Amino acid sequence: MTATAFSSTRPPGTGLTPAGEATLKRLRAWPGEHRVAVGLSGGVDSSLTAALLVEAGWDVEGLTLWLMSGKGACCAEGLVDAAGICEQLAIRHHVADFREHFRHQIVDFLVQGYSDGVTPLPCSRCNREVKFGPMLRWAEQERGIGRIATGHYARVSHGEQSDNGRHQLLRGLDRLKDQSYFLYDLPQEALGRLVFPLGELTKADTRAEAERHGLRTARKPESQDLCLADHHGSMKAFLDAHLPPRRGEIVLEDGKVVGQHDGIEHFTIGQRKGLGVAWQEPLHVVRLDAPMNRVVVAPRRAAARSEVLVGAVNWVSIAPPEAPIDLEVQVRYRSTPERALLTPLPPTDADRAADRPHRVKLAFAEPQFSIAPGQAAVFYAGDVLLGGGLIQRL
RNA sequence: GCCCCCAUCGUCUAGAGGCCUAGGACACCUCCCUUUCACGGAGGCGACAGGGGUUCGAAUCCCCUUGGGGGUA
Repeated sequence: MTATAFSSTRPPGTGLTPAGEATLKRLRAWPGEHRVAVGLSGGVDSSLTAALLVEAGWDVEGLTLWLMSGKGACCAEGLVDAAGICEQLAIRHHVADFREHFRHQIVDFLVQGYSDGVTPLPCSRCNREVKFGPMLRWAEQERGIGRIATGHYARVSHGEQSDNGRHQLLRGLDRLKDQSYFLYDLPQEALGRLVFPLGELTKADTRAEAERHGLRTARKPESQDLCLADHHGSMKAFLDAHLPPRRGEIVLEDGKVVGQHDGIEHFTIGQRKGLGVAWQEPLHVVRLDAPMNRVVVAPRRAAARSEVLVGAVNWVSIAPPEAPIDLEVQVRYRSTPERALLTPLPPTDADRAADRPHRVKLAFAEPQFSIAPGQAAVFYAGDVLLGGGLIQRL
């Protein structure tokens, strides 16, 4: 149920926040054209993004992607709120039907990946292949707008401001909300056209600013789960709708059968819940054996890995390195950054053919738990997102 | 079909008369966290096989029934 928060009674303390003021100042001083399409999902973050841009005097149009049939956060409900926000802000609102594109790029990708026993990361792919690819082109071709703003908690340091001429991607100032992890795969061309007004706000700032603007989405709950809303946001329900159940064995590393599962697609490396195996100590998934349709489990300490191969690497804030470099790596969204030595590897023929020629090896200072093929390994130096890629099969 | 052993939460078990309104681990459920999947955090559900005794008092002792393991006519 959507919390329709028309604030008839303004709560106290809803004046301009310092962070909001700084953001407005930054937006007003933005170099170049102040014309932008705002990607509106129907949540608070994108709503406020549009509101701040309007307040800063930009020429703003709202753009909502129609991704899935059905109702839910990314579908009907989102469209209604997005339209409502545009009406409130007195800006044009467009809805682009991307359902088929989304199905090819994300739905099929997810189903295939899970079926193969990897743990695909839909969000970074969606950002590259849907939101900041085709959406950007749509805005340009249909509306003649060359810039996109979204409600991501991340910062871009554009080429003219950065120290190496590249568009650099920085973590959101609110480390707890930072979403840069999902943006690691954006090409320079896209980064150059992005505006992230919320990059210097905390979530609390956003809520307060949304209240100040009286946005109908100000108190809307955080969007939850996956954008596959017609399956109640549940990945399990989504996969069950796309893959037949395939019962198989849950085994220890020595092959001893300790349980049954109903499809390896319901598991990822490091997972503990849902195994249904009672053991002396908690068991975690350490490997998914797709050919044998088996889930291999072991005690937590046995799940650690020190090295990992990463493919399809996208270098963002620095040029592709030619020598090993020391950096921090996040192996999952919201996992803590860990020190690692990155060594560039020569590309395979497949890498070259796919036009993703950067491949690296990571050696962690401390062995890492739950490294899952398909997830992104994202490289950082402090707040600067250096690059990232996809964890390869072990 | 004569004799012996065993029988506690879903699972593995603690328990050897009052500290047990039965403890733990794992599993499971809920909530929190979260634009993936997970991890993690906080709660919660949940058992003395059944029936008789003995004791002031029994999960703990005795007997029978039932249900599982062993030696031998």
